[in-house]
Amino acid sequence: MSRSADSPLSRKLNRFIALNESEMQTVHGLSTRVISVAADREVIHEGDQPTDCNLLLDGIVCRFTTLTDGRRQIVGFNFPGDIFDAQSFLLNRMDHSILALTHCRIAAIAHDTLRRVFEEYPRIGLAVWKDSLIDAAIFRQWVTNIGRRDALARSAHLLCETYARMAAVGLVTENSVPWPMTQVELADALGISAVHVNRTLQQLRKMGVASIERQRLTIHDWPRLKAIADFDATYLHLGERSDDGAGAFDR
Amino acid sequence: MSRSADSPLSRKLNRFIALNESEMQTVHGLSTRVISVAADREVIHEGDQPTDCNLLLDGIVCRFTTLTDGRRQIVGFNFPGDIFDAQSFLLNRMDHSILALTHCRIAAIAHDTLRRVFEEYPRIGLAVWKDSLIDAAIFRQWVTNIGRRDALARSAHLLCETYARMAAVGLVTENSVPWPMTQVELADALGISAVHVNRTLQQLRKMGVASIERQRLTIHDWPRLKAIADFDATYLHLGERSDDGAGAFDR
DNA sequence: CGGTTCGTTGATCTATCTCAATTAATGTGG
DNA sequence: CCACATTAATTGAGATAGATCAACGAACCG
Repeated sequence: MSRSADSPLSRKLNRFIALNESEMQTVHGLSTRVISVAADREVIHEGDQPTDCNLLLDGIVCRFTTLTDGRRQIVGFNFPGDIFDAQSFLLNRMDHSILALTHCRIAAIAHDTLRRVFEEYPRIGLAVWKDSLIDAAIFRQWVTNIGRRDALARSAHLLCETYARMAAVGLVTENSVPWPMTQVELADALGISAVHVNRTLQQLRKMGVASIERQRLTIHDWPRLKAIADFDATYLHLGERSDDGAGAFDR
Repeated sequence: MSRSADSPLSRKLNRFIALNESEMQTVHGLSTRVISVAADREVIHEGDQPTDCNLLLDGIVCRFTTLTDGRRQIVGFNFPGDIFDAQSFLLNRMDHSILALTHCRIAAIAHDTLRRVFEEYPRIGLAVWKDSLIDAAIFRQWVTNIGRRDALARSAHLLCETYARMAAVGLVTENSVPWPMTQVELADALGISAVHVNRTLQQLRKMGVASIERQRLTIHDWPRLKAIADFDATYLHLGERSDDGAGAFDR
């Protein structure tokens, strides 16, 4: 049970609710069928009708849609502890694809299993629901970011968000985090061209704010980066337990 | 009980699962505390910590965030039957605001009430969860729309989506739907300037595809509009019942 | 160590923005 | 129900952030 406390999912759900012993065991038991996926492989393709949800144990994936003319928009990144296709539990058909950006370890959890677990442990169901609501909050921020910020602020905002989310799952080492995304991928995530991503990142580097090298993002001046990005982490809903007050998890 | 089948929420949930008699009654019972909100009034403000969820019975609202420099991004529109702040059930603090675009009738449902209902009728909980997942799917499309489409396609896409969603709740009359949004609001939703919205709408009008007048949007050539927008309604997950097969609602 | 992918640079082009003014529509008090 | 006030839509002209194209250098990979 000391192990179960350390699984990526239980650590995250523990941020939402204080899991008791048997809930902890149950959550840990979800990571049984583990598969390994190579970098640059598509895990799920738009149109698929999955019978499992996928919990990312290790690695980084991105979610994207492809337009009919072949252009691509990345709509989000996911990190260890994320059930990156939780939606497939209730929505029949995938409306976007999922790509592994690094080598990934993924736990496949059958919808049937989830259903049984949620029935027996409703608080786990609520915690996963809560996670999917945070997912949605992040999409909203992306809309704002892409719709209203110029290239510099927009890029800075993505760096902030990614850094904050990675920090929450313990991926920070001395102000730096893994950064497997290429500039083309950043372009597809930010809605700008790859050339302009390059120039924008150079600008951030020259300003001494943040830099990307050898697959790592290093933050040199967090307050300044936040200011450029107009970043406010509230929407990530990190560290707010719903059972601190009269939350929905109380019975 | 013939009345309950006609409430905006039960009609929507019925699209997801076949509600039985007692579920129908329960859902209908949620619309007890009805409040009336004038057009242009803020229903919820960013930072609020609501104790209720709000079900839109009648009217149209938009959800938006405000940047520190005062600019605004509208992240979504909501129509009758939508619980436009379902997230507040599990997330403590609102990360965006809600504005009534027309006069609205809204049912306030206490989180406590929802919790009890979901406990007693888990299928209702799953149906509401499913609705919030569709919400998220719509946000993802907005990211793609704003990130990768030019002003014409982007505007066309918003018209398509809005028309399709309004159609699903019975707001269509002879190829036209209510359209309370001003061009400034469209600009804030699309991430372009109001002047350019104007020119883009004129273009769609001159092409004989769609036009907006006297607070109504009329579609003149749906196939063409869809083609311009590259619109595919899959992501709206309209009319896919989860209990048609071995879905999550079966016990 | 050669090939492929990724990052970088410069030059040109364009979709969209901004500013500023005008007209049309809508709402309101008398 | 009209006159005025306010808000929304429209138009034109000039400015610009970012796109596109094309080439080159650097890094990584088998």
